[in-house]
Amino acid sequence: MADQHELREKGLRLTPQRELVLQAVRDLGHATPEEVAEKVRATHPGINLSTVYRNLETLENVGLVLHTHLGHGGATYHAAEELTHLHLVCSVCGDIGDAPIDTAANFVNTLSDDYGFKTDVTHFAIYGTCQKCSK
Amino acid sequence: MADQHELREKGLRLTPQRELVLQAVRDLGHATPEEVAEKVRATHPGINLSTVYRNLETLENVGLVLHTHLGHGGATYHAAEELTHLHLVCSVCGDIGDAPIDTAANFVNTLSDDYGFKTDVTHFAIYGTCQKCSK
DNA sequence: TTCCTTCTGCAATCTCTTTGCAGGTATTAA
DNA sequence: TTAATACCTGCAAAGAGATTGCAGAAGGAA
Repeated sequence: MADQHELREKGLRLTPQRELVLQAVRDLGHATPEEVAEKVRATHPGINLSTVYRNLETLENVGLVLHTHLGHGGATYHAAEELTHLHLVCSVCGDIGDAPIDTAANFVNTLSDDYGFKTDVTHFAIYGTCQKCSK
Repeated sequence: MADQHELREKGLRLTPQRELVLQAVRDLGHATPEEVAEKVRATHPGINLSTVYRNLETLENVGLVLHTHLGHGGATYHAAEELTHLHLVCSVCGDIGDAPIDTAANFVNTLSDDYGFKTDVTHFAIYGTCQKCSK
């Protein structure tokens, strides 16, 4: 199984909980720890929320998942390989839209050239009002 | 006093606590509720943290202050008239740098033209690595 | 199989923020 | 100036989200 390789290669033990957490993050796209726990519990009811938190942290340490701050306080987790978009968070309806990273390319370059600031474009959320709510 | 006008014009009562909170936000530039409370307590030790929270919310409702999410979870407050810059948050040292809003003008226009998304450029933090920490 | 290290579940704890309540105060009207 | 009232404040408790300590369980190397 590909997952086994992935986790073991990183020096992690292969536990059902850990696989389930990683799979849940991949399936959900964007997910809070609570949402991951809920997803995992659908097939494995006994899993503890603290196990989810610890595994998200562990998986992030080895680079398999990443988190983004969408503003309402909690972190949102993504599979590392899926973080290829910006997050457009609507302040009205709360909807989270996507836009390609390239959209920000010039902006990122400007920050780098003018301020020496290397932007991690996958880590920040962009606030505003979505098309629907602008009408 | 100009402050009295400001607050009363918005339909708010003019209390010492409220004036102090607004003044603290203006003096501090960026500040968490905790930092505002600390600042206010320098001259008015009895003020309660919940009063600070409530006044920040009230002042935000009438448009005198705004908050930004800088990622670590807590909101950071600004005087509304001072929110004329982007926040460049360094993931290494935690430093918060500034850049003019114009830096993002093209980016904002692109999001508007291509996605109909109206970006509130003062409300989002930009993560990355500052010049110092890049070396 | 055996042993050691890592991981999990549980419960307690911590931080940050919000809320209910009773008393106090700014403001309006008389 | 005084009285009435709606709004504010302080205090304490409660909520939400996240973290930690510990004992037992389980993965994995030999």
